[in-house]
Parts: sequence; structure tokens; C-alpha cells
Amino acid sequence: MEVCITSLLRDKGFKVTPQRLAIYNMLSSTRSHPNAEMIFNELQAMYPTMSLATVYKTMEILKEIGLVQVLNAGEDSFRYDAVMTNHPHVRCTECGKVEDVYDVNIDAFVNEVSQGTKYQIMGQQFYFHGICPNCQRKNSN
Amino acid sequence: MEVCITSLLRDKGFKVTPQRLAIYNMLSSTRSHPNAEMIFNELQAMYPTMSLATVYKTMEILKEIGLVQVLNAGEDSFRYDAVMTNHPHVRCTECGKVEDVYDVNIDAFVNEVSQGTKYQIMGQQFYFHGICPNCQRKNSN
DNA sequence: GTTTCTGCAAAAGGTTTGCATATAC
DNA sequence: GTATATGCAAACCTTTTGCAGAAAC
Repeated sequence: MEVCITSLLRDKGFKVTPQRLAIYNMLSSTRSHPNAEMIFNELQAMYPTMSLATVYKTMEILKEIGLVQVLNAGEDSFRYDAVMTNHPHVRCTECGKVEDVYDVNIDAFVNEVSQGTKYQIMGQQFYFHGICPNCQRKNSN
Repeated sequence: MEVCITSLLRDKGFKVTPQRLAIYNMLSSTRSHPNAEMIFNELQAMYPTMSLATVYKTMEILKEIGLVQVLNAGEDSFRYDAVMTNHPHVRCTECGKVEDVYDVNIDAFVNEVSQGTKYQIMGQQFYFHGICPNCQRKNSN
């Protein structure tokens, strides 16, 4: 996996830096879909000199070389996901967390919509919102 | 239609003002999914004293009383749609316009995902991106 | 007459940019 | 040694907020 990002960066003329590796490693080992500030905070302990600007600049590059996708689930900030397969996301409107939706076959739906428009479709993003199991339990107490 | 917004506003304790009517009228008679600034600019001619803040405050109320939905198709600003039925949106990555996707039945897909998560699903938003017919034509010249 | 709204200006929050120093190669 | 990256601070852009005067009811 690190081989992957290292060679991808080099191939496109970008340099391989500890900051870039740390950011990508953190992102690819979480399922929390963090935004820039969450990534920055998470890395503070190990990389105390890292700046928010570096996180943003790195996300720009990772997006460009196809290692991350950018999410907006209706919030003020963008979130990032290192899982590049097509999958819907669901956001809990109470606690705010964003989770992956697995075990759903979106291909048929994507095909249907692709054929329903005259657009040359390059990608898509599906967002659900609702109340997560945890918050449902809290509500019923 | 105006009857609808008028009584909906009054019922919830909001006052009926020319600005609110103008904003809702403009939004419900376009398919361009404008953001706040586009709405503001569009209304400048007829309502020269209207402020951007009023547009934002009005959208907040219209969202609350269920007359508009808020979109984010991966851009920096939010767009607004007075069509409240469930339908996907598609954004052209070249010219930036956002259009509705019609004639697609999303119910089966929504049901499948709803059942695939443990969330209590309240709503969803589907965004496609690609190249619109116009821009495809321009590109091939 | 009371309550809510508008419009302005200022503030806030997320993201981008410019630049000097530091690091990768 | 050269080219690119980092980190800081300032700038930027969208959206929100506070408040005095205005409009709705």
C-alpha cells in the first residue's frame, strides 16, 4: 500500500515526504471519513509541526492521483475517503458520523441513470441521512 | 402555489414578506438549482434593496417548512431546489451546471439501501458528475 | 402596538495562497 | 545543487450573526 502511494507520487513528479505518507496512512486506516481538521488533529501527536495547509495541499494531490475521494454529506466541510470503490455513505443527523453503506449493489442503478441522461457519466456520489443505531437507542431511553 | 407558501409561512408563525415570496417564486420557476448568490443576482433588478443575508435567512425558513431542499454537488456553495420529489442530480464538470435526472425509478434502490443499513433513513441525495451534451459537442470540435 | 423582518456591516468558519525556509532527490 | 514541499500568516469566499430601523399583523 505504501509502495503504491510512493510510486504513484514519484510517477507524477511529486516528492515523497513524511507528511504525505502520514496523511495517507492515517486516512487509509480509518473508516471515519475525517475532514481536514480531524486529520490534522489526529496527526498532531506524531507530527507536531504539521500545518493544516499541508493537509489541504496533500488532499489535493491525493485526489489528483486517484488515491482519495472527496465527500460532502451536506455539512460545512469536506470529508475524505481512501476507499475508492463505489459505495454510498450514510450520515447520522444526530451525532454527525458518516459511515459506509456496504453490501448493496449500486451498478444496476448507476447504469440505469447513466443511460437515462445524455451526459457522459464519470462518477457519482450517494448520500443517505438518518438516525444511527446508537442514537436510536439513546432516543428511546 | 403562492397560496401554499403564504399559508405555510403563516401557519408556522412566519410573516409573509415580498422578499420571501420573490425568492420562492424565482426558485420554483427555474430548473437551474441556483445558489444564494445566483438568486440574489437574479432578483437585483426587481428588488434592488434585497440583501444576500435575506436570501440565506429565507432559505433557512423555506427548508424548515419543507418547500426547498439543499444540494451540494461537490461545489463550494450550496444550491437550492424547490422540487421536493426524490430525484438524482447531475453536474457537468466542464460548464458547472446542475440538472435534474428524470425518468429513473430510485425507489427500489432506496429500499435496498435502507434495508442494508441499521439506520432509520430519513432521506437521501444522489449526485452524478460527467460531461453534458453541450460540452461533449464543444470538445469534439 | 407588538412582533418579526430587512439590510447593513462585522464576524465566523473552512479553504487557499504567497512566501521564506527546509527537505527530497 | 536544483526543484519541490512545508509551515506560517494573510487572504479569500461562503455563510452566519447582531443590531437599528422598517414592515407585517
